[in-house]
Amino acid sequence: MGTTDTGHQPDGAGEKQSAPRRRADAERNITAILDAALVCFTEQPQASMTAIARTAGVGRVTLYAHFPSREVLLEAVLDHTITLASAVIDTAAPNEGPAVDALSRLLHISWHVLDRHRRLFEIAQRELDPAVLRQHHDQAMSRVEQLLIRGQQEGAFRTDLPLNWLVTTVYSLLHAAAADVNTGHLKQNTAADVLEATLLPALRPPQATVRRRRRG
Amino acid sequence: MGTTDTGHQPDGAGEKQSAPRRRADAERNITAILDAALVCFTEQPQASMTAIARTAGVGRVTLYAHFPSREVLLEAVLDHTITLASAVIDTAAPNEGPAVDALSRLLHISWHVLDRHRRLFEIAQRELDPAVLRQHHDQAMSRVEQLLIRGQQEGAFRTDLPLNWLVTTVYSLLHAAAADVNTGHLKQNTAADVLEATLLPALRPPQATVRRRRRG
DNA sequence: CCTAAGTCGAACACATATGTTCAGTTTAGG
DNA sequence: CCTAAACTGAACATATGTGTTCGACTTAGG
Repeated sequence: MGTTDTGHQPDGAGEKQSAPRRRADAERNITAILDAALVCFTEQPQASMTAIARTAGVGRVTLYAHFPSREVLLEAVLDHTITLASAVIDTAAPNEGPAVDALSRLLHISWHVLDRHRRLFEIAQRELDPAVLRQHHDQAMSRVEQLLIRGQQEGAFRTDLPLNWLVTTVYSLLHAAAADVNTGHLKQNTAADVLEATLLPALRPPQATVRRRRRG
Repeated sequence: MGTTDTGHQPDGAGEKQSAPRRRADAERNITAILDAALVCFTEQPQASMTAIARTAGVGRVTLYAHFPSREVLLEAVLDHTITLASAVIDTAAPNEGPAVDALSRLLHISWHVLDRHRRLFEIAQRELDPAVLRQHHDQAMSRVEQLLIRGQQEGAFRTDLPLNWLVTTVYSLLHAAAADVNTGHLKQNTAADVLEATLLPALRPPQATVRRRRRG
């Protein structure tokens, strides 16, 4: 029979090699598709399957052989990216040392990765099933969220605003910086510093600013 | 002759009543379409012409009679919204009093309007001609930009980061707050306060925070 | 080297969106 | 009240996207 359709388990979460041992070129094409889809989706959300196949350098039929629908592909890309991003984020050792320093490391190392993830998530948000999104969302946000909680406990980050809002603030400015780099308004190498200079004052407890010697 | 096609000048910028005096119902439908398009576009960027016509309560043909293409409609909506938004923004008297207070007024009065405008602009950004966008963009951003410049001159806002970035920061957090209100994470009435509490520290000159008595 | 796994382009069915045309109906407004 | 302006649904042409099927070709890998 012509096409493949071997059940397609493109290294989902825990790379369980259950049944269908794939051939080497199939494996190679899958990763090529995943990479191409990542690029295409982040560049423009409405990227067609045709465009993705072309970018990956494979036929459209091959694409459908591995990912039977756009929805499946998008979810696979999301999953794949989260896995890669997590590894990069962990490089910054977000759980060690003062929270402020950890945040600084996180920003410098992975602002680019985090933004890519954010953009992907935005697409998924309006194309994927909300139920499926929830778990992806939680897994994605948790890294930054935990860091912020730790900072609050240390007294380094403010507690007068909802935690959720602080997370949103971080991601929002992260995205803004990435977008400005894209349009050329901001330089690659200064982005992290600008981001840090903007975020830290916004996250600091408001008392830290007001605490001025109450003299005449 | 069936359809209308009277050259369609739906109150563009300076409402010049050049030649084609429109009938009352035509005028009424045009504003209905403009309103409907605004709602549809901001709710979901890919809204179809059919959906917009249905929302406006007019036939699809009527829509095309006034706005010969999706592109024209989008541009008209953008133009219309900017005009309306400008009026609301001016209510906050952004050029009077201390810049910090003016920003606070601006946020409380018009964060919602500004966000609506931002969303529209995002859509236009990927559907309209870049050249056309430029002027719209400048006209939109200028209000906030001028306020920030004034604040810098007063010494109330930081000058260690690019002005462009400060504008981006304001709009970015504005949008984030609006999105959080939409998802229910933030309450309508607290949004402006949260926004202000986050933005002011981020915009303040960094010296104000660091200025601490250098004691042992 | 030989077979099954994989790939390929072409073509199909289907759905949806954009504009257009037409013929019939409503309505504003003098 | 009467006419021209405006609205209407139905149907058309066109384009693009999705997902499938088919037959032929290539290649991995025992």
